Amino acid sequence: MTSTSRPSPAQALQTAHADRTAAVQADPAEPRWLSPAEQHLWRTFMRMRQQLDAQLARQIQAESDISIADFSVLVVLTDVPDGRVRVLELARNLQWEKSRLSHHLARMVKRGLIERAECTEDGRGSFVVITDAGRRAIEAAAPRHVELVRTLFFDPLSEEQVTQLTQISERILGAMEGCPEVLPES
Amino acid sequence: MTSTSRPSPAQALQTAHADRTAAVQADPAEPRWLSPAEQHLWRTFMRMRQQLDAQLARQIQAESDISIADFSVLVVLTDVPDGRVRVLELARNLQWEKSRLSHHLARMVKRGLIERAECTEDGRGSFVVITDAGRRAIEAAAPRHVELVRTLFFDPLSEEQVTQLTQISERILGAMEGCPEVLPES
DNA sequence: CCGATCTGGATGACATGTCAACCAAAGAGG
DNA sequence: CCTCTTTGGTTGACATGTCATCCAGATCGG
Repeated sequence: MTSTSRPSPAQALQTAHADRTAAVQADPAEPRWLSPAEQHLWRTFMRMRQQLDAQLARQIQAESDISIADFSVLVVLTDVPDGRVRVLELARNLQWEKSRLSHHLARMVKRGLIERAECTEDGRGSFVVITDAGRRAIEAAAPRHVELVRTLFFDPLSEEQVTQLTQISERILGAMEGCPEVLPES
Repeated sequence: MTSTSRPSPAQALQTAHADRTAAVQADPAEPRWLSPAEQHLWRTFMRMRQQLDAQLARQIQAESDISIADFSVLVVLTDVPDGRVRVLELARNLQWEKSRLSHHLARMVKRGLIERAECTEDGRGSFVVITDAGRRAIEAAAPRHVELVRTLFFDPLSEEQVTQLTQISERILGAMEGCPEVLPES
C-alpha cells in the first residue's frame, strides 16, 4: 500500500465528483487509476453504447418477428450469393463463440428462419442456409433498423466526427487484436 | 418499390464491398441506406465495443469471484458513504430495468456480496447494502479491471482523441435522450 | 375517510449467453 | 494402416436478461 491514500474503486472508475488526478506513480503495484476526464469519458461511453444497444434491440424486437441476434445472422446469410455459409465462417464473421452460435442457430431453425445443409467436402462441418421466411423477415426488419441506426448514431455526428470515430474505433480494435490479454480462443 | 434497385439488407448495413453511395433520395418510403464509409464505421464500431465488452467481462470473471455486472453494482455501492442505496436509485444509476436489477440483486444476496435493509420512510422500498465480503471482492477486482480499461481503451488513444470521443459520446447520448423512439419505460 | 391510481419492487416463464465436456471426422507421423 | 492430435460442431447445466404480471404501500380526488 503506498503512502498516498488509495481511492475507492468507485472513485477510480465512476464518480463524477472525484477531483484527484492520476498523479505521478512509480509504484507498479498501484494501478494507474483514471483521471476525472477519463472517468467521465468512460462513464459516458459505456452509457452511450448501452443505450444504443438497448434501443436498437428493443426496436427490432418490437416491430418485427426477429431479434437483433437473428438479424445479424441473417445479414451475413443475405450477404453471400447463395445464402449459404459454413458455421465456422459465420462464427468468425460475427465474432461469436461457437457454442453461442450453435445454440442460436438451433433456435433459428426451430423458428424456420434458416435450415441446415450437410457439407460434402468436410464430413463434420455443416452449412447454414437462409429460408424464404428468413429472407422475408430480414427484408421486413431492415429498413426501420437502418433508419434507427441513422437517427441515433449518424445524424447527431458531423462528418468530421464520423471520420474521428472511425479512426478511434480502428485504433482500439487494433490494440485489442494485438493484445490477447485474455484470449477468447476464437 | 422504387425504380432504383434495392440493396440487400447486408449491403445496406454490413458489406465492405458495396460500392454504391447513399444516393439522392426523395422517396420517404425508402430508408436512407448507409454509405460505404458509414457502413465501415458501423461495422468497426460494433466490433470494437463488442470485443471491448467481451475482454473486460472475461477478464474480471476469470481473475476474480465476481462478474462485471456484480462489479458495476458494487461500484455504485462503494461510491456512497454508507454503502447503502435504494433499489430504484441503483436502477437509475445503472440504467438497468428494474426486473433485471431485482433478479441480479437476489443472486448477489445469495452469494453474500450484498444484503437488503428495509426502508422506513417508504414501506414498499428497500435498501441494498454492501457487505464486507462485497467490499473485499470489489477491492480485489478493481485494480486489474482499471488496468485493462486503460490498456484496451485509453492507451491506444491520443489526448485529442479522448476529447473527440467524449464529445461524440455526449452527442449520441444526448440525441437518444431527446428521441424516445422506443421508450424503455425507465 | 375511501376508492382509484401510481410506484417500488418481486416473481415466474421463458429467451439468451457461457463454460466445460463431449463427439466424430480430418490430418498428421510413423 | 494405425494411433494421436486437431478441428468443426453439439450438448447440458447453469448464469443471466426480458417481458408480463402481480402485489403491497403511497398518493390523490373527492
